[in-house]
Parts: sequence; structure tokens; C-alpha cells
Amino acid sequence: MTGLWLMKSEPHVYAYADLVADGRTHWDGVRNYQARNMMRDQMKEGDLVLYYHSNTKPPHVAGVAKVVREGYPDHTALDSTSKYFDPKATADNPRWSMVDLEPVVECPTAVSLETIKSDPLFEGMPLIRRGQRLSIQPVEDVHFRRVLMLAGLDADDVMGA
DNA sequence: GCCAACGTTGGC
DNA sequence: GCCAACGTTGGC
Repeated sequence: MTGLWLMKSEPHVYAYADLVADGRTHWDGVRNYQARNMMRDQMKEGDLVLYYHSNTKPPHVAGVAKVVREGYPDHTALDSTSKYFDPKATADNPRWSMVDLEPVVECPTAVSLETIKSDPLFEGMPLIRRGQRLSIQPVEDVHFRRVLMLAGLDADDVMGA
């Protein structure tokens, strides 16, 4: 069973196009325990990710990515020159985790938050819950497939029938 | 362990 | 730029 996730990124910081250009990235800088725990304990190689652009107009799902390396220490926590430096992190206890991602496919049509909110099928999805700030969220199969459909993608192609 | 102050996220 | 909703910090 493939795990399904949504991960937020501000496109002016690191957009889906940047992931495509880089071919692969470390998802570093997450400093929230809930999000860390999901990366450290639950995300598995091959899991699929909706790549969500936050803090932009309009906010939207831009593409699909996949997990290519499971949770391991986020070394930026130990780097005093990094903006993600955490003085409480040590080599023995790095505190924070990250995963590696690769792009799968860009959405032919970006799926806006408004589109998701206006579709009753998405009722109950954490993304549209008021005050939901978590930058990594689990996504239900039915929601994942619907986003792909709205993006103009074939869910069976992307997810494997 | 409580809780006020503060910082961050992220839609609007 | 505003502000609601949280999460974190630190004094007590």
C-alpha cells in the first residue's frame, strides 16, 4: 500500500519547477514535531506526494513527487550557518528528520485551493480545515485520485492501477 | 504543570 | 498588511 501525502512549499522559496530542475531534493528545514514524526516514522520509499504551493496566489497543488529516501537526520540542524540551525541538536541526537523527494509529474492544470474547497468530495480533508498549518499531511486515496483528475492526470497511470 | 507571551504559518 | 490558529518557550 503506497502512502499518500501532501507537502507544502512556498514557490518563491522552492517551487515544483525547482524540484524538476534539481531532479531530487532533501526536504530539510522542517521544524515541527508532527511533521517530523511523519517523515521519520511513516513515509516510505515509493510513497507519493502532492506538491502544494502555499503563500502564493492562488495556493495550489503544482505536481506530484515521490519519496526516494526514507527519514534520516536533517543535517541543517547541526549547521550553525544554516537558517535551520537548531542549537539543541547534536550529532547523537539530531532532533530533526527529512526525506528525499523526486518529481513524478507536473500538473497539466494546477489545482487551486479554491477548487478543492468547492468540491464536496474533499470534505474532511485536513488541507481545507480552518487553521490547519501542518506542512506535511496524510492524504486519503479518494482525495489523492480526485486531485490528479482535476489536474488533468490519469490517477491509475500516476499511482499504478 | 500552568499559562502568558511570543513566533510562525498561511489564507485572505 | 492583517490576523486567526496554533506551537513553543520560559517564568513561576
